[in-house]
Parts: sequence; C-alpha cells; structure tokens
Amino acid sequence: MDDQLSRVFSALADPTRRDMVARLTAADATVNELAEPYDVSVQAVSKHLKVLEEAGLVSRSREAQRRPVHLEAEVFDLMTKWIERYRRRAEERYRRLDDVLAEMDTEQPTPRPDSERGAS
Amino acid sequence: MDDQLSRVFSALADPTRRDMVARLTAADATVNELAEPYDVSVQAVSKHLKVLEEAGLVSRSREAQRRPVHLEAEVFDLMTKWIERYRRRAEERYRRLDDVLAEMDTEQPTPRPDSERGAS
DNA sequence: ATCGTGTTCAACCCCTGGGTTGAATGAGGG
DNA sequence: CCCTCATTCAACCCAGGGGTTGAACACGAT
Repeated sequence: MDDQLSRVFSALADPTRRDMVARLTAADATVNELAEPYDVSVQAVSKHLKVLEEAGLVSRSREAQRRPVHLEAEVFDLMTKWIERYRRRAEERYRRLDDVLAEMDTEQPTPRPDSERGAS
Repeated sequence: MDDQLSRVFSALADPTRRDMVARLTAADATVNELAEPYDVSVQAVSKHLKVLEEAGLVSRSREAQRRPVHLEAEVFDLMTKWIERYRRRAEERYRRLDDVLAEMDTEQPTPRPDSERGAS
C-alpha cells in the first residue's frame, strides 16, 4: 500500500469509513461526534480517520481541544479519473467489437490489431 | 467485506489488480497471459482474478482448456455513482458555505441549518 | 495547579490477504 | 490411453488491518 490511489481505494473499501465520508459531506465533525453512531471505541474511529487522512480524503484542523475533521473532495477526482479512463477504453473496445462483428457478416479473416497497454 | 461496493473498492486497492483491469480494457486474456508480466506465481494471479470476479469486475468463459478473462465495465458505475453522489454533496456544501460567508459580511447570528445524512 | 474533556499512542489479539509450493483436476492432441 | 498444458485446490507463512484496553498528551475551565 504505497501509492495514493491504492490508499484511497483501500480507505473506501471499509463500510464504516465510507459512512464517515458520507456524513462528512453534510458537515465537519469531531472524532467523538463521528464515533457516536458506531458501537466501536473512539480509538478505533481515530484509527479510521488516520487512514482517511493518509489517503488525503480528510484533513484536520485544530480548534481548542477539538480537531474537527474536514472532507477533502478533490481526491475523489483521482479515482474518477482512473475509473473513467479505463471504462472509456473498455466501452471503446466494445464499440470496436461491434464493428468487427458487423464486418464478420461480410468479410472473413479479421486479424487482431491488438491495442496499446497502460499501467496503473 | 460483505457488500459489493466494499468488494469493488477492495479489489481495486491492489496495484497488481488495477493493472490487470487496465490490461483487460485492451483485450480479454487468459490467466497465464495475465501472469506473464508480474514476477509472482500463476496461482497468485489466479487468486487475484478470483477477487476481481467476486467483485463483479470480471467474468470468465470457457474456451477449450483456457478460461479467458473478460472485463465487466458495468460495475464501474456502482463506484462512480457512490463517488459522484457524495462529491456533489460536498461541493454543494462548499457553495452553501460561500453563501454563509457572504452573508456574514452583512448579518450576524447565522444559525446552523444542519443538513440531512446518508449511509453507504 | 488541578481537573475534565477530547484525542492519540502503545501493546496486544485475532483474522484476513497476498504470497509460496505441491498436488489435483480439466480438456485437447498424440 | 497417456501426455501435456492451463487452471485451480490445499496447506502453509507472514505482514498488516481492525478491534480492544490502558496510559499519555493537549488544552480550557475552575
């Protein structure tokens, strides 16, 4: 778990953390406020927040003794970009496949113009 | 790890699996083909595929001895929907915040019309 | 200085995840 | 029928994740 994208996906793989993110879209909150609905210890929630913070999904300021948690929406774009990029490719491929299938009604051999690759 | 959203996020939290998905947008592939670039055993890759399959990201048909792996792009929408939903809320909140800040130049008390919640 | 509240650190437990190797199964091809 | 290739199952190892409890730390209030 080193790159940011891994951290973000991993952070959101946990239902509790997703719920926290969901709640933070409504308003900033403190650790204790966030912990209240779940029946786990405050420390556990603090750990969850650490994960979200290291993923860049959340930031914390200091305000008296409290450390309000604030959602950072920009990181969502990182995921969206990754997802859209490959979904687009996949769909494009299906489009090509349709073309191929359409051609197969008329022509025969249809070689394999195997396309470019891309890593994460 | 029970619900599908968790499985999808969790599946994509692994760089190797993301890379497989990326490569599968170009063309279907067999387990061995997929395993080739990585220096892990074929069994390990087979396990990765199982994870992707259980997340619904991938399907496998049978073609002679081979079991070509095929990307299922629809599941991406599940994530996109979740992400967009909460990003939208977050942005809307910022918009409201701007309004509040603008009002603070003129008025004083500004109560807290705390908004609705939503779970995963 | 002291207390109380909010938050985090530390040590520990247990279970899952990703990796390994070795053997089993499936499905043509000789 | 037997061999070979592709894939999966099984057993195991080790690191890390999520949970716990108990102590420490950081402030504000008294």
